Amino acid sequence: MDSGLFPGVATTTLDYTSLAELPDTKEGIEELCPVCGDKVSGYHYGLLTCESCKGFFKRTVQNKKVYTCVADRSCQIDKTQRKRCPYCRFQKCLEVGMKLEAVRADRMRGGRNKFGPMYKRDRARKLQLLRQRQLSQQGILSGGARHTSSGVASRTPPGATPRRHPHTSTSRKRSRVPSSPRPHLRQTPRRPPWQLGGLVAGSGGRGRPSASGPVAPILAGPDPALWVTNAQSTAGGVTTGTPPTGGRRRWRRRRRRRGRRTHSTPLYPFTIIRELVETVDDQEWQALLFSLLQNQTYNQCEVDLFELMCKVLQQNLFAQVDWPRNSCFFKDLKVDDQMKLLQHSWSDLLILDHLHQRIHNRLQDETTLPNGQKFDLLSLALLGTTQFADRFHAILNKLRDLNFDISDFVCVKFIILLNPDSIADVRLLSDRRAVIAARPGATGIDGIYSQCLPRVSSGEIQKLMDLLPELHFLAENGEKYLYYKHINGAAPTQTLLMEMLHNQKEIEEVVTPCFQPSSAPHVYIKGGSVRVSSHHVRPEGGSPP
DNA sequence: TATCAAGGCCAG
DNA sequence: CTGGCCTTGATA
Repeated sequence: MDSGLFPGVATTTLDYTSLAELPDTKEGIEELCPVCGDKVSGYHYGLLTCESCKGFFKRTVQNKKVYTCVADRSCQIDKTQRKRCPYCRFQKCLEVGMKLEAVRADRMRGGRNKFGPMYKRDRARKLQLLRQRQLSQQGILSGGARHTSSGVASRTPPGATPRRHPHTSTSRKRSRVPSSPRPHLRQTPRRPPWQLGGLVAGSGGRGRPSASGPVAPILAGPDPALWVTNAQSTAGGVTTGTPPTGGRRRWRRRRRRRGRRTHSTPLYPFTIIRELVETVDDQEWQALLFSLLQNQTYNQCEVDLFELMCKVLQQNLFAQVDWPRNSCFFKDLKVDDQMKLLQHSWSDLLILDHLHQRIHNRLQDETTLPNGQKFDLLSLALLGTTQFADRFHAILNKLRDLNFDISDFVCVKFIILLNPDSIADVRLLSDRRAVIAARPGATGIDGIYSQCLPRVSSGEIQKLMDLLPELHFLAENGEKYLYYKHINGAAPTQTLLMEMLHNQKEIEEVVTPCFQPSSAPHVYIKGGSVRVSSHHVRPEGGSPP
């Protein structure tokens, strides 16, 4: 297994480009167990696995088995070697996302558990992605598609940590065509790391099979049903419309012309915000967080809390990336521009998520792990540092005073993602015009709010906006801290998190002092490379959680 | 009523 | 202990 955020991930790989060549059976794709690569027999304990790993996982949990690894806890687990090291096998089961809570304490047989809907959504998503891939393939064959990449069946199990291990499409046995899946937030926020490369290195991606990844869903336009003018929405009647024959682009042009004549503002009414608000799945956010904390510490005396924090951040980051990429304002943009905007805003967005969880879902400062260790959620919110906890709380209190609600949260997310400063800052946007046009209410932040949340006064908006630089300060410090840990070898490498950090640093030209606790080495960026001053003293502030 | 993900069984 | 097959029973 690998160490780091994707332990064990590189054990088996599949060439996903070959999926299209597989016969289009009922489900189209043969599935492989994410633990050992054997044939999948169905959903078991949270994800598609083979019969043997299902049995192994059940026995281990039911009988409370404690294994030890005679090697260095990094044994390769595949079909032929899975019996050799139960310790590593079980770790891998947890890492891919098998759920302890699906093993019944009362051993009751039959029936269904709470994961049923999750399995259904997962199937639906995989089927949808498969369809998109097929459509895209047809487009390629007819020479009609600009982007050759597509939504290949996801390899993300329905509740698992991201893995480079292949995990494709639907089970052989399942054929039911489910109702349309939720179009927004994915059941699992994680993206398999072929998008990791894709995200930061361009749509071509690197290093993974079929690195192009599922771009089709991103390239697809917003649901036409959401297209509605402001006048219509404010009048109370929501008139949906599909682009007339001639294509969406022409339709938009027509809309714009009409808009100029009638002075009606273009789209993005609060109905869309409402739609977006519905995509916020806080229960899932916290469920994923605590599930990861539990999985990572089950059966462990003591874990490296910083490493664990990186894993959580990684998971949050996948969610963070997934959310806008499936949202109406964002998904029309060029993939490269999506990446750049996300690179520019990911840390702010992560902290914003925590502020939101604090305010609306009572996330605590700290939690106790199953093994008794304390995990510092406040430090997690600050990307690892504890230095500026007071400033975090100050923002928190101000937001509370402003009655910051979930609609505000969604708006602020987009403001951070698409705000004019970001757009000005983010260099090399390939289609800056499109990015600007994608901004809800191209007239600026007031525009976003006046269109989306007309109840909010401009004074309140200003107060809210005044908090963003402070939020950015925390984000910047968090990034610097993580980067400092990274270059000192403390943070896992080869992760989306670290790629984000690297890419962010690479576009910084200015010599920027990095995380500098009072006695830490001075880390800074110059000309795209990392420099560290010679005095090496352990930092005082910013201790890991 | 069919489905399918739980738990159980037992030969190897 | 493993893993293929069987039984069970809530849900769609």
